[in-house]
Amino acid sequence: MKITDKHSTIIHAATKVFAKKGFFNARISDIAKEAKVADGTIYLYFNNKLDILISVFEKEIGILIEQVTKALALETDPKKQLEIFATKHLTMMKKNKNLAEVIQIELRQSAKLIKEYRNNKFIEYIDIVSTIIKEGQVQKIYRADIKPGIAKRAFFGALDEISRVWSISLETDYTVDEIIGQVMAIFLSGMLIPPAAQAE
Amino acid sequence: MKITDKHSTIIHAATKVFAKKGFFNARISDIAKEAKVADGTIYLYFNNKLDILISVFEKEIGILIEQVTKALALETDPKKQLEIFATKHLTMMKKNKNLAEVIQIELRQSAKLIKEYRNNKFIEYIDIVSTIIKEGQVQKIYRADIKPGIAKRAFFGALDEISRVWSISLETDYTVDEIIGQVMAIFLSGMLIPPAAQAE
Amino acid sequence: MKITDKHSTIIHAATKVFAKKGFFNARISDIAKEAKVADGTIYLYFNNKLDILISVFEKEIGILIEQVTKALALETDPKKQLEIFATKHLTMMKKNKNLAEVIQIELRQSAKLIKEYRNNKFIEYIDIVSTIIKEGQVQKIYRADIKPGIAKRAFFGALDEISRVWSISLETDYTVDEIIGQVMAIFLSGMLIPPAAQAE
Amino acid sequence: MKITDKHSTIIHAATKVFAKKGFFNARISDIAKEAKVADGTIYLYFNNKLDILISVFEKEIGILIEQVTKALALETDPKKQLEIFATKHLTMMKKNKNLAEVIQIELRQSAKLIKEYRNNKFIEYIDIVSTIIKEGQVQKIYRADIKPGIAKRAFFGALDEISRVWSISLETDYTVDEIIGQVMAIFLSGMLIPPAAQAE
DNA sequence: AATGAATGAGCATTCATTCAT
DNA sequence: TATGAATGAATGCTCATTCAT
Repeated sequence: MKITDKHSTIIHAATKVFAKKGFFNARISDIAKEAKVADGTIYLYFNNKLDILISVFEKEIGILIEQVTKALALETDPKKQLEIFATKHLTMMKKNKNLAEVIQIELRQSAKLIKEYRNNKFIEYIDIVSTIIKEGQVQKIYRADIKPGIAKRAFFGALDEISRVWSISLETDYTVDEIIGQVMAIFLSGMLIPPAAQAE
Repeated sequence: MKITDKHSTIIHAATKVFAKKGFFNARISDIAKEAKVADGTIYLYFNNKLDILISVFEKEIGILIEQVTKALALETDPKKQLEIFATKHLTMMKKNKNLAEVIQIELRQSAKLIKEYRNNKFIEYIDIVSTIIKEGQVQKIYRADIKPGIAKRAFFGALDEISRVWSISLETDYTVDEIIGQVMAIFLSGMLIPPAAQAE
Repeated sequence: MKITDKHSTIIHAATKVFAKKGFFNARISDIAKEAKVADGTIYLYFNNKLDILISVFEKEIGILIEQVTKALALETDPKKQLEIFATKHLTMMKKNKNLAEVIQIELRQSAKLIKEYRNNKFIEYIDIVSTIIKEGQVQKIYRADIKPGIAKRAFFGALDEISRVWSISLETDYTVDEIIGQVMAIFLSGMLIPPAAQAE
Repeated sequence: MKITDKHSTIIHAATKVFAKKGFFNARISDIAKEAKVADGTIYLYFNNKLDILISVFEKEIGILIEQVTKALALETDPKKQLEIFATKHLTMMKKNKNLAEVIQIELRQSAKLIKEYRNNKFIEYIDIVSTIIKEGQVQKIYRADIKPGIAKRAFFGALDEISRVWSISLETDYTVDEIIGQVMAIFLSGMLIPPAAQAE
């Protein structure tokens, strides 16, 4: 709780700047100005520009993990849990454009920029989804033939692509609730009309 | 004919270079060298670096559209059509790492770099999905409450996130067929164990 | 009088382009376009860009020489002859902005660009002035202590500086006649009030 | 103090380089090397290359104004004052080849390069001449029919053209004193043999 | 710890010139 | 002669990083 936690201040500033300009177009001096420190000061806390990007990314994902985890703790039904994940994710993305931008673009960039970067925080995040699915399979709620390792990506990808459009346009054809309803309907029950219903 | 189609040669080279280094780290001279032309020659065919990026992107998406459209023409069942889309998309992404990279990263970049860029080619591509869904709804195969405008993004996002991993790692935990099976199962029938089955 | 005297056509075009953009900002392709020939064609008639500049300059000065000489042939009074020179020079400069520009700037540039360039045409032009003065001295009209080699420069410089302002602004505070009247008054009679008049 | 006045150092270096190579042929790296700073350092003090040119020009003209003004303060006779202006101008041009070059060429260039550039410093400089003439007219020393606005240009132009030759050649046919004598004789008394003298 | 002036490597783009046709 | 596509050297300017204070 230090009054002047420069490290955090800089990360906060960098998040804003990266979101607005993207990693390559962001200048260290932009971040420094936003953080109200000298350019050189940044190098007392980070090794280089890329280091800032990774820190920003991990911090943001960290917040997501924390928020989602907290919300999930109150619920045990795997169906509801998946919905909570979707709701939390989309709500935060919608609310925090910076976060959305950073995840959208920098998730891809950082993977390219640093081959060695394993991005454990991100893996931890989407593994929340596979954990829910596995638990649902144990509870015989989710089909056993679903592979959590694939389903987690499909689920996250669906949410991510939807929020991508928000960060580039002001398109608000659908409400968040509508979208969540649709995504949950698809992922839980699929798009096919059930044979039983068809028979009617 | 193709002997001196510099325009195509440069796009081809640029695709390779962008895929390998990303837009910002790619140098015009890299592209020129790859295309075996002088740096200046590139500017006889493109206005600037961004122009190359957009051309590359549109050409690649164009190929996808063409391939997918061709494959879809042979099939009328909306269930099968969706599967064909997924299969074609994933197969081409798997085969053509450059294509995957360019779509993965540059789809996000170009949107940021040019606010005015409407990316019609890309919209055309994912609208293939919504068209299939709409047709399926007419045929009473897909549920009427599914909104094609949301479902198309969820479907594309799911495929895209899965192929994202391919472009950054050599991870081959699953075969393409396995993945397609999983994605189709989820999107068509959902992850829930059907009540009927549960009742059993 | 060849219908397609490319050499002249190119010089004509170059004059226009140099006047409008200046030597360094003019592009060979600008000249080629203006002359309606291909870029490469220019190199069939000129060695390089500098060569064009010199040709333009010499052609323009040549025209000046021709015009002034013709006008002077009709007059023998050295006082009148000097006035004719001033009138012709200023009138042509006023009428032909391209010419004025080229002389103004390129006279200085070419001297710098080519140390060896003796600029004989230009020397020939201002030597018209010293010739007039010498003749006037022979006729006991101009003071014998005036050195024609210095006076010619002072006279040309005065006219040149006056026309310089025309090429950069639309300033028309004075008419050409007014200016000629003033310049002739100064150079012929000086600015001092004559002692005789003062005595009055 | 002067120990690290980078701004001045760079202007000084630029003056030298512009004089030697001209604006267009001068490289930023030439100026940087001459000033013994890094290329980038120049951009901490100037916006761009043109900005340097203007600064150089204004500084040099400023020096001229200062020197001439100081010398004029000691003299009240308008005849002598005009001579002092001529002497100072020519002497400084002769002594400082860089100054002469920059004024000669860049005075013309900058006018072309920046249409909006009013060049107030230069106007201030030549207005010294018109101020002297006006004062001389008040004192009934200079003829009332001389228009100071035209005469100032004629006078400056005469001096300028004379010094132009110095900057392109080593021609020293005449001494500065000789030239001043001639110019003053012409401008004060004109080139005509006075009627009274002729009558003799 | 903090500063911010200074550095200098790096790159997109231009354009005079060439040359195969 | 004429073309214009192709060349590639050349340079203004940026910005991540350093380091003396």
